[in-house]
Amino acid sequence: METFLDLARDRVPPKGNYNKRCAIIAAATAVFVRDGYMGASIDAIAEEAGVSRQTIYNQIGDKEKLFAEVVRGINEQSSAMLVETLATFPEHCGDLARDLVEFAIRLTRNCLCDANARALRKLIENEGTRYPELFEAWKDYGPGKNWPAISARFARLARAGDIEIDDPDLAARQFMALIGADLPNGPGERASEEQLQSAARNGVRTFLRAYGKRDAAIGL
Amino acid sequence: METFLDLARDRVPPKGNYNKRCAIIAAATAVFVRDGYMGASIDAIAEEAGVSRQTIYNQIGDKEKLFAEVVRGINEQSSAMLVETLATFPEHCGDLARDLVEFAIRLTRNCLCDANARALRKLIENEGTRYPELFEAWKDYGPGKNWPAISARFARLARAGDIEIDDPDLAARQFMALIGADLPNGPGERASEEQLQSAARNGVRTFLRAYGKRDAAIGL
DNA sequence: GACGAATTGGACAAGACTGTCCAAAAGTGA
DNA sequence: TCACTTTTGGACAGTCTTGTCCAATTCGTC
Repeated sequence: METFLDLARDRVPPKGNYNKRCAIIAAATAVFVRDGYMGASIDAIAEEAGVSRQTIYNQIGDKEKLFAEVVRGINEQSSAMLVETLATFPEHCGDLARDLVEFAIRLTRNCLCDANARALRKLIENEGTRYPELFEAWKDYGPGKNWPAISARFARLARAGDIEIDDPDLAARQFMALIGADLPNGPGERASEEQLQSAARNGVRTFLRAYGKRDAAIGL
Repeated sequence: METFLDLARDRVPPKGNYNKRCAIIAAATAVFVRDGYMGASIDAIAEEAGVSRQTIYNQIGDKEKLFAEVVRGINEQSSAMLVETLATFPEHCGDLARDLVEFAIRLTRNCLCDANARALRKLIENEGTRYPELFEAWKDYGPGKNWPAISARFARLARAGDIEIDDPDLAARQFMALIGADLPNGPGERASEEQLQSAARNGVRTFLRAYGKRDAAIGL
């Protein structure tokens, strides 16, 4: 049996109309996210894309290939966004608290609260038990690949003497948990800009109370 | 249209064989959790329960009623477990750090890592957009009802002078986030006892570094 | 305009699912 | 034993799904 990995790997250059192919994948993303793998019907995707059902079969193939393509698309996009955001991690500087809050806001807005990224997590979580290789691929390719980068940033900050950290990996996990603790996580809810700022401030304040230098005042 | 709330509210005393009714609901729980609402078929549930399909229609009714019954069951069970665990929140005592870690272990093991509770969250998250009243009912009846109780515990601890907290509600959310930050959250993964202890220790240590009294040594 | 490729709409078979109906069988209690 | 309730298995109609096939039409390009 061909696995999702295989299906996602052999990408031939698109044969037909490229715009239609993109429309199909975009529509499939929306419908898969909305209805789940089981609930999504090819007809609904075709209608959403403004395309005949047959075109979907011509361009992509069956439902599994379409799903793999959708997962790969969101994965690439949200992974790129993560590394891009990660590049703005504050260096040794004047006001660490302020910079960390700014970074936390970018991180939550661009990655944690991104509709597609959340949808991908949900899809993986749902179909992960049925298609284990899908979950494995996501774990390796998605956030799993970027966790070391995050903790390396914190380690560098610790070496520079801005914070006191024993285990940078643990600190990174707790940082992520803290800045996400105050975010609304309901199914349809989306955080407002004020909520984003407040959550980032609250999370960073507690993080710096725990890991900041004892003599440093946290001006938040 | 009858809502899920209505469906779940009017519980008539069971008409037929009570054991079979329980077997049906248990099997339905397993299959709904495994396959989701769309993927679960009545035939699969009947087979899992060792019962004829017709019996399900006799005892409970259609698929929506069955799903509502399953959700209500897990909800009651996990909510009871939560209040039971919450009752063991440490009072003013000698070794706060140790007691908080013990409490965190109980909380993660009994509530956060409980298979049924996690499955309920997943089900709600999936079908929540399709049946909003289902999500609202869960939010009010489930953890939402018990959040104030948690923060009240932290507020009492703060009044007793054991910790320094401005916003008990925020502290409670961050406590939960911290003790859950170090737990494996993959689809099929279940945390070992060692992981539970380690995660609780790490979370409580950071929590107390941020909120504990400045002069207190944290012996973890 | 003309040619080849892509797209479209519809028809189609095969299968799965829900929910109903019913007669036969099994269980239950007096 | 007898009457009553419940369960069972199967049949059934109706709907929805996927994936294929095909003729007609449109599109892109020369």
